[in-house]
Amino acid sequence: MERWRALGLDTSPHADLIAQRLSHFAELSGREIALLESLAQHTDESAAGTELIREGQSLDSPRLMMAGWACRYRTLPDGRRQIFKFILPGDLFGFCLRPKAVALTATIALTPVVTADASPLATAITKDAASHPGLTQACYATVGLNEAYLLNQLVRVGRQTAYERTAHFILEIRERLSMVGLAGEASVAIPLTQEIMADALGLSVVHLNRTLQQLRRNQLIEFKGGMVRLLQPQRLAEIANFRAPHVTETARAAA
Amino acid sequence: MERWRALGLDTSPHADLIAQRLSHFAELSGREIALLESLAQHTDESAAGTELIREGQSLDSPRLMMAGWACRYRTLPDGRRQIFKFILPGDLFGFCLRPKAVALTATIALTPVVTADASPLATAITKDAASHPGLTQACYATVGLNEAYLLNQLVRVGRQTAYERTAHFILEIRERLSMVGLAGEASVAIPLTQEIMADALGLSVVHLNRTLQQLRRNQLIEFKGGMVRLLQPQRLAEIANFRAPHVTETARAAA
DNA sequence: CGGCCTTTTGAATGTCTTCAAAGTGCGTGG
DNA sequence: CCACGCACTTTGAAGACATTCAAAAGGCCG
Repeated sequence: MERWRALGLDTSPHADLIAQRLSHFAELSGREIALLESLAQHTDESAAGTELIREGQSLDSPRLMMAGWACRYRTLPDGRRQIFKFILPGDLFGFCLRPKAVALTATIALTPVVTADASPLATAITKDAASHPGLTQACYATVGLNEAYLLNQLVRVGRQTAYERTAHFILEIRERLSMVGLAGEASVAIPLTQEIMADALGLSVVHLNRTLQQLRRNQLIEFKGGMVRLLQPQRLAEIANFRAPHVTETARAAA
Repeated sequence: MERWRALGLDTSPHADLIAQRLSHFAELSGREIALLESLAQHTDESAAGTELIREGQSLDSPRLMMAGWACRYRTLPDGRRQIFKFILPGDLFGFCLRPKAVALTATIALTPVVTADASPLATAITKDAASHPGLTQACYATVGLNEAYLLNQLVRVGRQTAYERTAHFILEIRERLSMVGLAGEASVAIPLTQEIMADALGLSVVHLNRTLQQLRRNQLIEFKGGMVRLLQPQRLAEIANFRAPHVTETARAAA
């Protein structure tokens, strides 16, 4: 479980990840950026496997993922698990603008994580949206984008083959991480065991393993030790029917 | 396509469906209920197959489903289709509280439908929430519940067998319709072809057909001409791992 | 070096899909 | 009123896709 550090997935928090991400959706003022960076002052570290949010827990303390990966998931009584969403560096989680909301799923850390208290951000856009127009717009766009990712997930799992699914998943992670500068055009660090990926993709570990091998054999990706290299991103996108989601009328870039 | 009327799925709009549904989530004042019922004054009818919302369309005219069924879906280039959600009588759709949002999916009518303009409701809770506390709370709860249904859908499709999936689906529809008085304890009208259900459940029509037969053979359901009778609801819920979602701390009843 | 987690492999099995065709029910038009 | 057409459901058979079980190989840490 301690291979992550070696991957360049250092746990050193980068205070500007969220500013970088939100800038894709709205122009942020200097004060807004300062607010985002100030969140880094109150951080917590948690070990891999820590339950960050319990199912049913009241969503009153929104957090920002500063470093590491987490996921939202549900488990059936017999142990089958479905992962709904991965929470990446720069992502908000437990962040719900509705009052009195309750967590619909549990959230656990998949790697060691550093998280920050995001309630100043929540307060800014709920109590004083007028003076934070950029943050407000960007956070709303984020909510929309999250819904779009969930729908993508459903299409993958419901209607795509293992091969397409896996390709699509890698592309989506690459896209999301590149929004915070953590992925290049053609390579991503994905610090997940194949078991975890399988639980997200609705596949068995064994079959996911074989599917990855097939993608490798077809010269589409390299995948060693958590580093994925996309050898033919364009081809991969065709196979996966991958397309960048459009969330608002004016989003500056939804990709 | 004109079998629906025979099913008791008459297209006569019932102005109180949404009031009935929202009452499950908050106490509504007389004025709030009046507002809801006044929505029925501006209705439109659309034939089955009509595209009610185009993907990418600006979400500026929220609507209320008064009668009939619709769905949100996406199609892959080769024709495979995934249905994300069914829109039932009493449901809001195209209803997004974020400004400048855009439809992430298309919405089409599956039966003849009657819809009403819901913008007075949207205005009430965005411009003047303070005087509509019940509506506001209930609509927020609705948004949460919709997310919960989407997550259920993902679990079904990602981790459940065809048999479990189908059982779970029927129970969920029964639950949702019973909130608007359109389903009894042990029976529901589901005006969908098996092809449509299959597209929601991520199955082929043929396999769904066989799965339904298996549920019948096992004395769990009867299913003739769109009417589903649950012979052993309790047993069915066990098979499907069905449980009613909990959306807010104080929801009066999420089932 | 030894232990544990993760990845990989093989083989058998099961689930689900596909293709093709027959059966059924309902509305329309003759 | 019956016959026909069309959409939907049902059936059979073959094959593809994915899972399961079991075990071996690889990598990392103490």
